[in-house]
Amino acid sequence: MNDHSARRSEPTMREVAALARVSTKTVSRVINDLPGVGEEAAERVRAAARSLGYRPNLTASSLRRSDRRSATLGVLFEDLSNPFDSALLRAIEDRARQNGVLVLAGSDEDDPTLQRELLTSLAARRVDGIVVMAVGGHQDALQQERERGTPMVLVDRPPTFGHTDSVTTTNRDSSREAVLKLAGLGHERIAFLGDRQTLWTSQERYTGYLEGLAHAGLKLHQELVRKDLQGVDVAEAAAASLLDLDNPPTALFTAQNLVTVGAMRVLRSRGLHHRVAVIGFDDFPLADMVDPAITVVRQDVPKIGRTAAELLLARVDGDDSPAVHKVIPAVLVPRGSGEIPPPTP
Amino acid sequence: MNDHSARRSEPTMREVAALARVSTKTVSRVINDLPGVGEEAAERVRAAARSLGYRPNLTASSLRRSDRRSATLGVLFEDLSNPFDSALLRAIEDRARQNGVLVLAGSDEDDPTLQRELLTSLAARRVDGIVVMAVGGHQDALQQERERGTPMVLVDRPPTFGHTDSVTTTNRDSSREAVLKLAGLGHERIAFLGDRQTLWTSQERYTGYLEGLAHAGLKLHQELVRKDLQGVDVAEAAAASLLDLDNPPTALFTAQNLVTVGAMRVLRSRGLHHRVAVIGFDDFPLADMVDPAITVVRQDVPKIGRTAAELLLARVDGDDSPAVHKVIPAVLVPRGSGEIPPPTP
DNA sequence: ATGAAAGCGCTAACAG
DNA sequence: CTGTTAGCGCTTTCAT
Repeated sequence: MNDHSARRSEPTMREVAALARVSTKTVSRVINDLPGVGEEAAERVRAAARSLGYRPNLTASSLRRSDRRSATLGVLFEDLSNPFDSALLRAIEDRARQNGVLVLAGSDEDDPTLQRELLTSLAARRVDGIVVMAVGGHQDALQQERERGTPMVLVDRPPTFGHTDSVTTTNRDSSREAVLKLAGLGHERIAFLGDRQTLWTSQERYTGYLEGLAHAGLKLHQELVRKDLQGVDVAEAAAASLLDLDNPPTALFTAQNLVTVGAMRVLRSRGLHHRVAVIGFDDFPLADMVDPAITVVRQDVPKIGRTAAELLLARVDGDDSPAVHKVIPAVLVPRGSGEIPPPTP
Repeated sequence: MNDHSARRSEPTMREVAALARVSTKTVSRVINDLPGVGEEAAERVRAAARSLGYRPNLTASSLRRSDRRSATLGVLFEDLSNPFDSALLRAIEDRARQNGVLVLAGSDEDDPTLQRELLTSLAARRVDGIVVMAVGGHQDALQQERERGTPMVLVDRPPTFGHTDSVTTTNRDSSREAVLKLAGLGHERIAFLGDRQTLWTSQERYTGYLEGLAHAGLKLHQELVRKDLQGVDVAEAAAASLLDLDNPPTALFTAQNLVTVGAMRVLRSRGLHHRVAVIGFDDFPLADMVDPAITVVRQDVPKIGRTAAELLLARVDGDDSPAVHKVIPAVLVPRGSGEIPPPTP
């Protein structure tokens, strides 16, 4: 009664060929729209394929085919449920699909071991190339994979090894711009709250913060710097400790989206959300609906994804020009929280 | 100079076998941890594999292997960049990985044509099974795929055809609960704002709304019902038109996350966000940070994803017990917006 | 315009 | 314990 759920075996090219009374090669020609088949034969093949419900087996085809393509790209990100990562995945997927390419996706949690395992899994499936967000720290696994010849594009963070494309954003410049904006409003005590310092983006954003202070002629106050804030809760605690200082900051530069959320939470709970300025790096849904709406540095995620996919597809197609490192500009989006002036003494 | 970027061909089992002076079958045994290989030979094979950098080709192996498994699942959702979809993908991915299974993911935009195309693409790659969010309207393509024997689990929306598992949430019951809560506060004019009515979830949530009104002894006011709200902007316009009524609603039940965002936007812009109650279906990041924090019905997304993955993996493993339709409870999360009482006349 | 033979990398089914 | 043969479904190569 439940035959419905049994895995029926797919019809093969041979069966189609038999039904159409031609050779498998002729079927192959028809299926792949290759020339050299008479109209009558072609029609018989199409009819046979239709009646059997034949569907080509890309797996078998790619095994035999000379280019060995699987028409599949690997995507290896930190966390596919993070809005930044998922928006990026979507952009890559869309661009890849235009070329008939699908995406095999995985989350590595920024864990080198997991990243290595997933890399192996992708390689076992012979993906044509990989878009990857390198884990913080060493990139040995990626480099090894790359040296085997696997086409690879790094996103969000550049490679620490050679001959590999990357697509990143203006982390440093945009951070400097954010800090300069706060300084321009008169803020002199601007705190930095950043993610794990093993991440290149965090380092860049911190450097941008330092440059911003320097350009504004402001002194760096070490007690206003909090790094390695991983997750909302940790960020929250750090923000709280900053506000507890005898001479607390009047503005915060929060260098990652979860950090921004943590900081806003504390400000709200203390009723300071209209008194302390905040600019966050990375936009996120609803940032404009919070009270006050959050001023952020927004990356052009669709463009980053599209660019990465296009680069990779070109490499897969044999483009072996020197590696490029594309930088997609981010923009400062003023919404309110970043426009709060310092208190007048 | 740039040999680094050339696609080198992977070493094969044959090459390993030659180097280790054994047959390919022996290599196969070692690679797959099968018994029947002497320790000396096994060690020679391992050494040869290591020195050549051999990595098994799952594609070739699955072609020959009797179970035909690709150790890959297809995931076909509406939009992988939507927080609900991406959280679900992540949950499925995590569970699948425990079984060494990877995920081939695609977005179909709720478009039947795209869904059909992606289904074909997944089939061409011979995925072991598919987790899919059915498009609104007919499910012909899914049914056909299912009838070919492809293991399939529907998430978020149940199948309109037989012999197919699904995992959904308590759309109707939780909607009724939300409306009853608003009624319990004294609201009598409760509006419904819903997504496309072709979607099963929208219909269920609307039915729950009706049940809530009925149970509370409230009359249905057709002018307070707005359906087919697709996207934030459309929802915003609908909410505005509701507030423009001579006798506007005092509470809103927004039946989808983007609709909730649109409604909140309008309320804020009119300064009514502390005067009109709102309960939304579907939680989203920062819903607790908005002013007022938004009361929502929250689905247990990780559990939905895990359940779907486990069901599918079991089916792939040959479980052919009758189809099940799991319903994962959602909970009402009170945060403020849903606790606003009606104005006292 | 068509097909036969060989073989992609691997494993099933047998021998030894 | 180990190897040989065949063949998964398809495309290549080279005939005809």
